[in-house]
Amino acid sequence: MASLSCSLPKLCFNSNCNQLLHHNSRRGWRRRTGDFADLCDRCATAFEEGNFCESFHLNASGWRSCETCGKKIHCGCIVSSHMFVLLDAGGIECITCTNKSHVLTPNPAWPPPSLILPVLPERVKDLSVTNWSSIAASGPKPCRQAPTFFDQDLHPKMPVEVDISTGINRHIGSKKLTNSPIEKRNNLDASGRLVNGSLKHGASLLLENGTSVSKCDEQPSAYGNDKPLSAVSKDETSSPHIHLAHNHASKSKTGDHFKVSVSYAQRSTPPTAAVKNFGSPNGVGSSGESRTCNERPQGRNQLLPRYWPKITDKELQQMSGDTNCVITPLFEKTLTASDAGKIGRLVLPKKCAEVYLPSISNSEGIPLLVQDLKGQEWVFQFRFWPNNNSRMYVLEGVIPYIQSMQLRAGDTVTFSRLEPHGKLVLGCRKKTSTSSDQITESVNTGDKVYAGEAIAKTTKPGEVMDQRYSNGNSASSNLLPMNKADIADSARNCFEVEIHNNAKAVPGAKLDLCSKREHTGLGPKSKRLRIETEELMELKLTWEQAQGLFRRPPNDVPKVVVIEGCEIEEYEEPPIIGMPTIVATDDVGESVQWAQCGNCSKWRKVPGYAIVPSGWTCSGNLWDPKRSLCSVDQELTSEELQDLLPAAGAKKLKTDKENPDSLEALEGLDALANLAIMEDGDVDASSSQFTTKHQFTTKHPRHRPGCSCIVCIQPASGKGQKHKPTCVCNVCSTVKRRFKTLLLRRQTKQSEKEAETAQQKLQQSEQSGDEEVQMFCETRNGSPSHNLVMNKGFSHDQSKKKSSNSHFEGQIDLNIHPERDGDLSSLLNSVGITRTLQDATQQKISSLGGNSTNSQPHLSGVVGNYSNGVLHDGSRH
DNA sequence: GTCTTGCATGGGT
DNA sequence: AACCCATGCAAGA
Repeated sequence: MASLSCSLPKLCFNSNCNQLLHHNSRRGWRRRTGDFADLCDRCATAFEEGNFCESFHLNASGWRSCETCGKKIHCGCIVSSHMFVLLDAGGIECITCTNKSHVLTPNPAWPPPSLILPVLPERVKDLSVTNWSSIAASGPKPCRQAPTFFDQDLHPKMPVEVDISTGINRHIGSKKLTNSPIEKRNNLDASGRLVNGSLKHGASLLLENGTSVSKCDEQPSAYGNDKPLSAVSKDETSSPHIHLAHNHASKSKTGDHFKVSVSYAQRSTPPTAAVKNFGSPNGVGSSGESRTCNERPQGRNQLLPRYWPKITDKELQQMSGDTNCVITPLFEKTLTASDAGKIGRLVLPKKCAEVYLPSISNSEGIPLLVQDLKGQEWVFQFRFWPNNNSRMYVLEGVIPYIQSMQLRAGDTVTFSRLEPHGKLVLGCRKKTSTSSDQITESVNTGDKVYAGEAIAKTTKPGEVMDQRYSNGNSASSNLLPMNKADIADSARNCFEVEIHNNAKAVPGAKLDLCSKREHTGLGPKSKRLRIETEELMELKLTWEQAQGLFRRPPNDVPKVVVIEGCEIEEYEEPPIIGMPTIVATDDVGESVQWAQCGNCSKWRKVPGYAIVPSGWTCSGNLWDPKRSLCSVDQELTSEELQDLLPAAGAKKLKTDKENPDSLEALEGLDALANLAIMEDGDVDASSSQFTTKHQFTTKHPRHRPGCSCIVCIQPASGKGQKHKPTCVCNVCSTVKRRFKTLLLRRQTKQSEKEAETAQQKLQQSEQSGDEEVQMFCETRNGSPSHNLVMNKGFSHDQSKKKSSNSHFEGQIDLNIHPERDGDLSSLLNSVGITRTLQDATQQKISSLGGNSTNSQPHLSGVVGNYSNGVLHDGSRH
């Protein structure tokens, strides 16, 4: 809405006046733009004296009478918006009567202003008791009328028709309640501010020149009525209820009757925290509810958020058609398998049924006539069953409707009311990907987060993220954009994510954070079915790990925010969950990524700009068709890969570059490392832990169910099948080779330091009775002193390991630690290398006081401190 | 044997 | 712990 004052000669802002201002303009009310309306002397005087409406709107619609004193108050424009308060049950009361007759007490049913705005300006707080002058002095509050309509939210059963042509708004079935209008006014103020605050372009029900919406037909606004007026802006943060108001208002204003209905139910999906607070069930609905037919729960505040109607403009438009009918969305229900099944019974949420549907005392219920969006009428049997001293409401006979609409589990039906006749309208919505506004709700509730059908549940910081995928590729092939910051904000580092195979997440879609029950398409509480979903897999990952899965959306430069010490990239566009890649630079200096095939684990080079979804496979290598098959060799040599991996935070592996088959060995060791990670029960917060089901074994992600490799079949205890001494597999050959290399090195070092070491030993023997030799002896016996030089895993059940070793004597125990004397001895003996123990011991002695692991980076790089199935690599790659 | 009806159960909130 | 509600299931038609 643009002001014409920029380009046209300055006129009095009052469109009823439009007098030319010759440098004598006076300040009127403040507009949403922050500017003040420029008024001529006459208008300004009227404004300041509080009779602006009487002077300029006398013949306009919107005049109403105070319910108490009968005084005529113009309720249609912003200028007079503070002269009255809306009564709960309809009607208005002038501010004077309000001040006389009501005690200002907070209404517990309403959210405190602090929930809506952290700090309300004093003038806003006082609006409920300020008189016109004070308001005029401080400047009227544009958009304050908007909450007037929202006030109707307090009458969920009373869709309000504001017939501006007559200036009367009718509260259908209303009756005056005891709520203090002042209290409500307080709320209105707050909500008004909220609405106003949420509007970036601030459309208001009222024109800024003080003309009510109704005037748009009567007298074009200075702003031009080329744009449809709306109760609130169609801001990008607008919630559906706002859209509804907008839509309806703009749609109907062409007729003689301008009807606006804003049910509280329309405040269904609060898009922001602020709006959420405002629209929370606890915030509205109770006080104004008037249900005369029986004593039943009333108000949306009693409905669970999942039943709040999340109606869209389109749907509303479809519902309302071209009529002047007022649509009041009541509630919605996501169809469960039972609902959509052939039984033909749609279970209605109890509260919804009791609040919005006719009261029934007989379990047989009553026939319910509903109308679909096409106008076709349906008759369902609305009834209930006694259930645990309660009732279970169902709609029977919905099969024709379900079939007609081709609804399935996960789809949503929306119950609305069509006024003025109160006819029920049953809309439906196919299960779709999620809307952006839903993310906030979940974030704010701390509830599970669903990415399409992904659930993210907050856990304590440091806990692991539990992620379930229906299958390995579904989550990956379906790009699941998420906003890191959003997630992080809610999840606080870690969360649990469930992604099901029927996820429909699409690029650009955001997480469904509120309709958790839609995530399976099987309805809520579908644990049974979820568990039965064999393709479901579970993996656990940390938040940091999840971070690695996010791929920057195209053409988006992320902002980096720090949340609880964790740097998080924040995107304007939804990021994409993708596979972690290794970013590198090729020979030409161009940025490339190395992505690992989900099937063959081979690394493929893709352009730096490429977005590689998780679960990416060679077949998706569009950039290098020659390597788009898993059977094609890897471009990277093992050494190159080794160089890349540490940088990528991947497992640090080193293979023998001379061995052409080292990649396979690499994978074996990789698997060992994975296994080690998996077996490590003492995973710190920063480490990752993947637990997979179905697609992967719990041993290591690379291996598939049924994998019989030595890694997969070996238990954590170290017991079980081991490689035989004669085994020439790549793992064994690599390990053997490593030990040979190690020993050669040690020999060299030993010879170099021999003299010095001998001298030191001699000196130490003389001084301390040869503690180190004693240490060595203790180590050989598996005494606790061993832990002085070994990582913690070494203390793990030494005796058991020894018995295990003896049990598998003659076999290679891959759980050995090359630095551990006993294991080393065992290995060397098993592989026929006899002269090792002493050397290794000497080496250990020589490295006492330092970190033996660090002294042997090469070895630790190969197998880490791999003991008893546990990788004790400090870097935990 | 199939379908309908109504209650019971139990996981989830 | 109480309540909700999705769904199973038995009894009856």
